[in-house]
Amino acid sequence: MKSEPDVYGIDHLSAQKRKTDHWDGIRNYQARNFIRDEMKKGDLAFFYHSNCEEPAIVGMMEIVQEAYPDHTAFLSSEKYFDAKSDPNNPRWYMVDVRFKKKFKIPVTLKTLKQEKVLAQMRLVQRGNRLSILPVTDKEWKHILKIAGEL
DNA sequence: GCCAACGTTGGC
DNA sequence: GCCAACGTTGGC
Repeated sequence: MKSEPDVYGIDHLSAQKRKTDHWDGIRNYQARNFIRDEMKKGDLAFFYHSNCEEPAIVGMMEIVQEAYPDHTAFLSSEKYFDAKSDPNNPRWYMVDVRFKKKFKIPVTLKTLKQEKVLAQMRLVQRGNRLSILPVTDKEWKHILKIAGEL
């Protein structure tokens, strides 16, 4: 799951009450489908810092609440307001995540790209802008190993 | 339903 | 700050 550290980084999440927050602002259908259809309570996810000096996977978190309507889409005062999302037929969803761990050594995009095992990851593929991406078990373990967490 | 124009993302 | 790669929009 990607986020810009200047806007909302992993330290923001860990500073939340109970280290938990909702992951709002997803306004892309593919990303929404992952959120809504694939994420289950208890699943783990990587926290990725994007659009910054050193893009990297910086830690991990847990899905603690499965998809429910993203209410920020309903409020015209919100940055991610979407007039086409009707409260009676919501278009956008979010999950709640709880901070689990911040890696001592972030796994940089540069490193990820050098790993043959990870070449198939959508995250490392050129021009990928999706903010929610699947990770296979194999990739997950490999990344944890690089992070020195396994 | 095509596709040009436009806006956004995000690495560099 | 640049720009390639996408996704979305809207005229036709």
